Amino acid sequence: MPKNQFKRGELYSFITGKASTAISRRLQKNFKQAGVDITIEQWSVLYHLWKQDGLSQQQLCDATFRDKPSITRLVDNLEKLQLVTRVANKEDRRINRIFLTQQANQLQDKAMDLANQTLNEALEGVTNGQIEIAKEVLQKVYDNLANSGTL
Amino acid sequence: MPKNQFKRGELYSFITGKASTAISRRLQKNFKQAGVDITIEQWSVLYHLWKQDGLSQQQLCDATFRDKPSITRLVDNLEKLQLVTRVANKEDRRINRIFLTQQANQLQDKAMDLANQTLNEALEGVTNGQIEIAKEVLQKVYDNLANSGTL
DNA sequence: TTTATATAGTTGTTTAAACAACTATATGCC
DNA sequence: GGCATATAGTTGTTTAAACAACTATATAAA
Repeated sequence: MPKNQFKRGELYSFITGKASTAISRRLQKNFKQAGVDITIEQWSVLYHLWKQDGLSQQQLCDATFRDKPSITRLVDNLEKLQLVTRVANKEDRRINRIFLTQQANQLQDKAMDLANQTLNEALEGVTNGQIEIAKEVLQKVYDNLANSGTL
Repeated sequence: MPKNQFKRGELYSFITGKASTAISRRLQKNFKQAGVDITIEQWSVLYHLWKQDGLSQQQLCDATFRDKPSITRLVDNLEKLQLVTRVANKEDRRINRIFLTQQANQLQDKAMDLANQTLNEALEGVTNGQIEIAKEVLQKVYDNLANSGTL
């Protein structure tokens, strides 16, 4: 059976992720319009802290699929915005735990609503069945690449 | 009928494009291993010039889904690498046409093979039918967001 | 105990994205 | 011709990604 040989035009979109780029830009735009002054990358960190506060930077790396320097700087900027605070861990002094501030908690509902709204805009006219399959494919792609060698 | 309400865990991957990020990283890694010393973003510009040489910067903006400053700087860097040259258009002096150098042309087969190989790694175990549907969904998402308001 | 190794996080550097502000050229209208 | 407007491209600034090199702490082995 022939490999999944892509025709040229198809190859490009798949590699460059035009769809997810479009979603990110739209979410950023929706944040801006609603007066939510954070970047998508900052949102992605807050998102996981809203699910579970007090994660370590390493846990944020794993959750957000970013490397350690990226998280160091995102946390730097979130601290400057007074949305999180670093708290040194007493048991293991290598670890910083990151905690949300009151301001960040006040942002949660609005930001999550905007994210859901953005996805609804993105997925208008797409059936649940199609979404299920697309999710499976994207998950499989991720697993294929994450499990052999470093990403 | 209820909207496509996402469960929390699902929302995140869709917005952040983990799959396409993984593909980009793998392609970058494959380039590096093969001694192809360009970034994925540079590849994305070369990709369109290999299809049609002499595109203007604006045409590259449309093709690569980037804004004008991004293309200005990508072309700057590709010029430094001696992979492309800017040629001022005589009919319309606002326009730069971008042409591949000999070096860039020599890169084409290798880079395209690596891109196809990377996609095969990514899509291993995914059926052609699933890929078709995933492509449709991603295209629909793109159209939904591109056609109303600025991206 | 000291030495090696692993883990958590930081810093420096290059490349790129996003956005606003800008210059230069072209086009259409009076 | 002269003026408004649109288009093509550049520059400045902030934020982030990728990668290497680094510090500090913890753990395991000798």
